[in-house]
Amino acid sequence: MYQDGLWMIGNPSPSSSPWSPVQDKLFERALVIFPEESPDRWQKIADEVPGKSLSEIREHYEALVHDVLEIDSGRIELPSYTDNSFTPSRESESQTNQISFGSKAKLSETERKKGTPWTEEEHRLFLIGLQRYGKGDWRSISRNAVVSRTPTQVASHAQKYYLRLNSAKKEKKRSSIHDITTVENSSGAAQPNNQTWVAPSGSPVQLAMEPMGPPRQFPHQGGSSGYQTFGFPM
DNA sequence: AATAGGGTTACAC
DNA sequence: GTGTAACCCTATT
Repeated sequence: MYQDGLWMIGNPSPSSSPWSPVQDKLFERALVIFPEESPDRWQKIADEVPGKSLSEIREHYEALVHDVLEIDSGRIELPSYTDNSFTPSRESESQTNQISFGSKAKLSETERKKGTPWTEEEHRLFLIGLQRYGKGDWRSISRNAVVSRTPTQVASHAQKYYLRLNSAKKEKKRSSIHDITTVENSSGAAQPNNQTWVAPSGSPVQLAMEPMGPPRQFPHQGGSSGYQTFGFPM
């Protein structure tokens, strides 16, 4: 009865189109909303992402995990900071990415750091690390998943991320019935940063809400070896 | 020009 | 050491 087994091996992807940014976003959101506790986790996630089957979802997740594992193994170097997936309209090149190690960039004490925006790669890694280590263990996440970010940065990112999630959820839940009628997508301004995901007609899953609460905080890695060193010789 | 989004630093527990 | 709040900067409308 199990057809899975080689759905990703030898079968590149019959009807799998490249993941659109919107789909990826939905996938990530669903991933966070539905932790591993959910029995039909993948089913629900698949339901959240229209256009993708369960196999597609699993494949995507496998790929992500594989990527993270690769990075974790130290085989890959990471990132391609040129991952401007979307941002079609304007080419905001006003960003002066100063990610040049080696140069002793003196940061004045009264100088606030620039603020390197998180890339999609980092965000993906962050999400996976979140799923693997659980919320709160920014230390492990920073060390295993997002190596290019300090625990503080990870925590900050998490904070903003959850803030946004909560806001979105609240906003969605706020008007509930009255908001459901917001199926007007005639403007055509629905592309990249659209946070107006309209549920498909007849979507049974109205979100069970529940911010997943404290999912899983395995208190491991208690050895504070002081790996606060990120290898950034400034 | 105003507002929102995003990131870093500082403070408190 | 972790969580939260404030501050600041950048990008979008």
